[in-house]
Amino acid sequence: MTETTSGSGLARSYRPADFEAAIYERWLAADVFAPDGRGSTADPNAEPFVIIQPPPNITGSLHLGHAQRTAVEDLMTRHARMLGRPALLLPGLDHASIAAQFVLDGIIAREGETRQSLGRERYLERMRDFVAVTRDVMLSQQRRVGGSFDWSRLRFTMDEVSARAVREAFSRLYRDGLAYRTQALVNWCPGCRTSVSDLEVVPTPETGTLWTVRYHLVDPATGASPDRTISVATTRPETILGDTAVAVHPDDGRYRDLVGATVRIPFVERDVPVIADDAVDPAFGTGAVKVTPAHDRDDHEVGLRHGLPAIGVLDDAAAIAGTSTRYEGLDRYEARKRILADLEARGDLVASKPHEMVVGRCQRSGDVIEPRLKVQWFVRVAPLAAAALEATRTGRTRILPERFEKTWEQWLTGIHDWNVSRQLWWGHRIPAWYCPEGHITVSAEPGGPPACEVCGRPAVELEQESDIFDTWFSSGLWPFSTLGWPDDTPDFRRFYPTSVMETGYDIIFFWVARMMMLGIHLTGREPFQTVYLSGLIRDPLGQKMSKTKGNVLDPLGVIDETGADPLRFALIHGATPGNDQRFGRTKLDSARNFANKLWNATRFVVGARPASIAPSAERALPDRRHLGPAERWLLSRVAAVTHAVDAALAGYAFGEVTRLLYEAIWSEFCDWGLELAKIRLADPTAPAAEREATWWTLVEALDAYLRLLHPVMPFVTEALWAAIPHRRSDPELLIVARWPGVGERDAAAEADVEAIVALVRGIRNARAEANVEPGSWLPVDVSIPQRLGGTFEALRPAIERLARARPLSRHLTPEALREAAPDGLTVLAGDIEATVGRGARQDAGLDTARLEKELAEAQARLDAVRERLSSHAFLARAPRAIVDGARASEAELAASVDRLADRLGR
RNA sequence: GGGCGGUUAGCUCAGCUGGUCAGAGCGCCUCGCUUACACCGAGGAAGUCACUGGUUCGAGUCCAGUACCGCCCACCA
Repeated sequence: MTETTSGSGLARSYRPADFEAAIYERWLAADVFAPDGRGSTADPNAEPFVIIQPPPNITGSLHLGHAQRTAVEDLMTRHARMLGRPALLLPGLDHASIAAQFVLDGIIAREGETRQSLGRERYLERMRDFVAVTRDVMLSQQRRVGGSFDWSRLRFTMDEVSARAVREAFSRLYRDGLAYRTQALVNWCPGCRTSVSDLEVVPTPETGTLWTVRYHLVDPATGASPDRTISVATTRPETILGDTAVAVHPDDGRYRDLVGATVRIPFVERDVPVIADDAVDPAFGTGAVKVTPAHDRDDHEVGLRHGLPAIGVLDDAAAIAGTSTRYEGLDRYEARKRILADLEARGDLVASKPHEMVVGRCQRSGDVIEPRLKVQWFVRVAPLAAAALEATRTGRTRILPERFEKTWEQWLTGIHDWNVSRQLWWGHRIPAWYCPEGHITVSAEPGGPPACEVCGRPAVELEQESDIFDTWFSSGLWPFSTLGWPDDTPDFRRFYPTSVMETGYDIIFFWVARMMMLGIHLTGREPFQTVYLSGLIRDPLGQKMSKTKGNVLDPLGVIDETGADPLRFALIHGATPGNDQRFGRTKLDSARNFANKLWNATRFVVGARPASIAPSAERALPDRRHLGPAERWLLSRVAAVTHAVDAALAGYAFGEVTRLLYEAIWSEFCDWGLELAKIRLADPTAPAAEREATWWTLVEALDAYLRLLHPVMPFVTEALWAAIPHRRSDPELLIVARWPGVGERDAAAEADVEAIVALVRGIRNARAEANVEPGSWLPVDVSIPQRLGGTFEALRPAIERLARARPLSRHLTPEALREAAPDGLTVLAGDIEATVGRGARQDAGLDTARLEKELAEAQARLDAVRERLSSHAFLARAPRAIVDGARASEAELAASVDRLADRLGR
């Protein structure tokens, strides 16, 4: 039999590309992803565990953030599945209305086309083609990451099920008085040619200019100019054309006599009043402000208070329109220049100075957002927000990490109504119909209403709203629309409300809040029990990854090169809930090395099977009567780690899970478990029953670790698990195997073996520090306390091998030890004492230096403990256990100090 | 203007409800191709836990303040 296979079928090293795809196929073939799949081993009566994944935007390809999402969600799902719960991870895609149009606009622009040149129908045609391609790309990417999605329940926010939910949801909101149509100031993006919600406006600090412009007063009766002026400060001279008042503060003495006077707006030659309003800050600028209700939020408020007309002067492209001036058709910034020049020419431009200000820009296109008056649909959110707040305040929905509850509170408390109209094409058309009389009919019927519900005019005379919904409107229905709502489907009944909502904290308002608000109102229940917010992935320098910066790591490239498991491990390992993480090559390398380590450890275990056990042997428990200390230690450690992993999972501390397993597998199982077992397995003098027990112990431990690690690294654990013997009760595949139970701890075995490990380490350390020839064997004399005698003898062959100690002589007391071995390197490990290299030559000076250092350390610690113990307050107030612990360590340290001092001849 | 994070070894970060927590990975130094693994093994160096006060028998760990860094929210022309 060759080295490559050693009967296990495992390649010599970890090569994920060889098996990941095949394993995913096996899972699919076994139908284990669906909670009710053929291969499911779930207890149908157990409480289902449901995660609705944030559906990725169907705009291209996955980034690392998506991979992280999937890794975390899949981890939770797989854990629940192994606990025997029906587990559902529901896959989906979001049509991403504005984002998708932005991408497609870019594509057709390269062909010399525009949205307008194609027209609505042809544009949507192009979109459907585009999306058909990206859809397949994205779904295959999801598979590559290893997500155990129930593909039979795949949903798309533009599919019929979702469309129906959107219509139904909107009609209900309308019927309940929570959706209304009105003229209001909306955020207009001239680049995207649509309105956007407040959340999509990014405040951007910029240095602008504050101009002071002089307006002339007129006598309203005669129209004559009384030769008086009032100067206003503005950053937006082009909006002068839409001014309908000049406002001052009511208490401002400078202007008191002007309130009620009339001012002539230049260029449009409109006569408007000077009004007094508290909103004006007398200290800013000139203390007088021009009022443009149609293009400014504050001005709009002022306008409403004073009954001012609102005159819009910009069209959809943000060019001047409807002013009957010579600026008609000019872009807003071109118009600004001209107007400034003209003001200058008239002598009415009084001053200008640089001004730090905040400009709202479109999150998508970066264009400066223009407030404009539009008739659009809004959702009244105050009552919905109140219910959402109630849900988190009462704890019916829990937000993790908890600190985000404060953010949540704050946002939902001051929330404005939600503008859901978009003047885009790709999305759900708002199901509202208008009749010639101007009546509105909202209908959930796919074909629209049969007639106007107000005046009864027939359907043919009705016209449907051409606007579509904000993409987040359909996303907001996701947790229940995916399960068949508004129908009372079996899925909806069984899986709603869902268990956990996992997503990045960056869309807590966009998405989580909307799902919560809409979910509570429409279904009467909170859509999920727990909101788990992940942090964002950044590049190694802490910058956001973006294509333009060129610092993106493509998850597929990583998977091709390194494997999906290391990617998942690295993403989870470095993450703390809600905190961003820097991500780069080194983390992946470390995870890949770990996978390789696990691979080889398994290869070793499989290949080390004693000949007395048949290759096809069914899994046996290690025979307790033949367990040595190393075996008892290992089993106890497995129990401890299992317990710790359970606790970490319960606390959503997924990074901790990976740390625990990395440490347990690498530093305990491999470094000591396997090393100790090797010796016993290879010992021809050991009875077969003992060797068998040792091997079964390794299998037992490995099996547990593979199970515990499976939710994090599903592919490699599945592959390796197939190579080890299974119990009769085990299923074919690890993915549906049972989560390990917590075994019994054996504190004595742990302590004893760890004492021996410390001894071996001490000997290695002494040898290395004294520059002993690495391969050489040196005699070692040991004095060991009575209680460790049995363990010492049982592990004697291992100690010899691992410490290169030969002969290894045991003495009953330190005195006897010193008598037998008066010279040599000194090792102190707890209360074990050893002398290395009796009679051999080594560098005594180096040994002395090492002991001096150890002595100094021990002495410092001893001093610290004594200091504490000398405090009456400490003795009086500290808990008993702490005091006892301090006393014990004082005794230990004192003994160490004595022995070290003694060895150093003091 | 509010709110929230961060500041722990050279780098990236863990440290839950205060007492063996001063840790890990990478990097660095010295050795080693020992029969699972050089994607490895053995050994080692390295931190006044940002600063200042306070609470406490005891504080990276709690409180207050300060300084930087980052994020979110917010209608000042």
